[in-house]
Amino acid sequence: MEFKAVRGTKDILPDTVKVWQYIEGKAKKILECYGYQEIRTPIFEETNLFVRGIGETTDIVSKEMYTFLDKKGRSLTLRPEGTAPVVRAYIEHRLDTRGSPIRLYYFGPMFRYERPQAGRQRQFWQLGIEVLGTSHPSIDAEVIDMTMYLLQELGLNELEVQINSVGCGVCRPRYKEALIRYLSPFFKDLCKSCKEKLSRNPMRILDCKVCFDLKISSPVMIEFLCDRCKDHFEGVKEYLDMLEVTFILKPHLVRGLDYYTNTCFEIIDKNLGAQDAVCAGGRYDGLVEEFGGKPTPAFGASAGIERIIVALEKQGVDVPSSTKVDVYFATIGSRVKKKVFSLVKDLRKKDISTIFEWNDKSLKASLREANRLRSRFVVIIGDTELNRNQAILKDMETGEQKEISLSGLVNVISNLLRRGCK
RNA sequence: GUGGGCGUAGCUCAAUUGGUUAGAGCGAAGGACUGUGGAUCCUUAGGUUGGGGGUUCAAAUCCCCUCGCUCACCCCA
Repeated sequence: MEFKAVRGTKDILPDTVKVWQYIEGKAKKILECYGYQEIRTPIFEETNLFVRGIGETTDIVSKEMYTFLDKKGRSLTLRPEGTAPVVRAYIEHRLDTRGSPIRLYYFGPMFRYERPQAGRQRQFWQLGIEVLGTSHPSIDAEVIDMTMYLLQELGLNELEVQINSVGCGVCRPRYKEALIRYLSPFFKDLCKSCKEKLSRNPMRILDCKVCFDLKISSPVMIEFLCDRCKDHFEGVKEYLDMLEVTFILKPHLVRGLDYYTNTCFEIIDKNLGAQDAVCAGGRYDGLVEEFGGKPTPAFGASAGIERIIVALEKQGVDVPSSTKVDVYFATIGSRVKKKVFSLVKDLRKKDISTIFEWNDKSLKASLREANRLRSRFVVIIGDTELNRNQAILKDMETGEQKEISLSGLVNVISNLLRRGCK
């Protein structure tokens, strides 16, 4: 085989597309029900947007971006995440002037150059949610509740919400100091990469599975929160309780993107492997300002569609069946085909999905094909029927068939379908 | 980027452990039924055994390289 989908990418074939449509459909319905509006941003951006937004030392920026120069020599990057572009658009189009807060969502592919694994691809789709313009803790709870609700509605029920606070510019530095003070005596016990992290970004050590033992008794961020962060975090927990969202406090939970402040959360699915987060996010109160906008608090979340699909499969969730054909034309001979071809459009104009094949198949083959396509009706026309301006209408569920006049065909079929034969 | 496992028809898997012509089920096409689907039976098509090199009288099988898939680390959705 000469060409293949490139490493880390996948074709979504018709059988699977129905799952995607199912997820998209439910997501759109639920998000709009919560008052969220869709936004679509370009798939690539200026490289610096991500470097500044996500953070230069993060893995995403330092080794996972698809960056290229265009013909004018501009450095562009295929978006590795959706928050930075949305924030850019928010500032660029002054979305703050349309009332506050603004509730947005998006759905689209992201790109990261990583080694593919269960639940991890190089092109993957995210459903993202961003609320800009409010620091109220109820928003944090609203988004977590909404994503939980969506995941549950899709059919997942082995979920767990984990939350933590990563503090702010005031309290985080104090915590980092304490963490470094605690870890330094154990320097020799840290794994290679954590040794480097200690001075650069000590909080990421908490994410390391190798150095797990050390962190068990390490100081935790929530004990160092400043009054504002503490109040906020207490508020989030209170609102989650009010919405009856059960959550687990994970004092070691941190995020891999630098823009997060205060609340952060993950929703994991217990049926998944190592990559078990189906949704994650948090507050990013400093990002709008970082990009040159007015100080604007914000909260966001994103869900990995492929992971949701894997989780749905593992749980054996039955996805509603895909589209189905209403009418299949089984015509015999080219004389008939020429005469009848235009009828097909009349049906389609009435919203009746119709298939007509020009190539000569045996009647048996045509019916087999109609059956495979799960067509509701088959219209059979040969010379005998055409000479009398008739057609045979076959009901594929009951197997019954009757003759009807060609001129009345469209109306008869459309009435039958309307009566619930669909 | 590192490590483990695995690459055989479209799909799921066989091939007596190195033995000559690589098989089966599902799927596809056709037929039994010359103008009637799904069930049954029959027939047919479909393979450079991922690719390249090597060892051997002989390689799907052993060795090396390479590509890919997969799982884990790392990281993250």
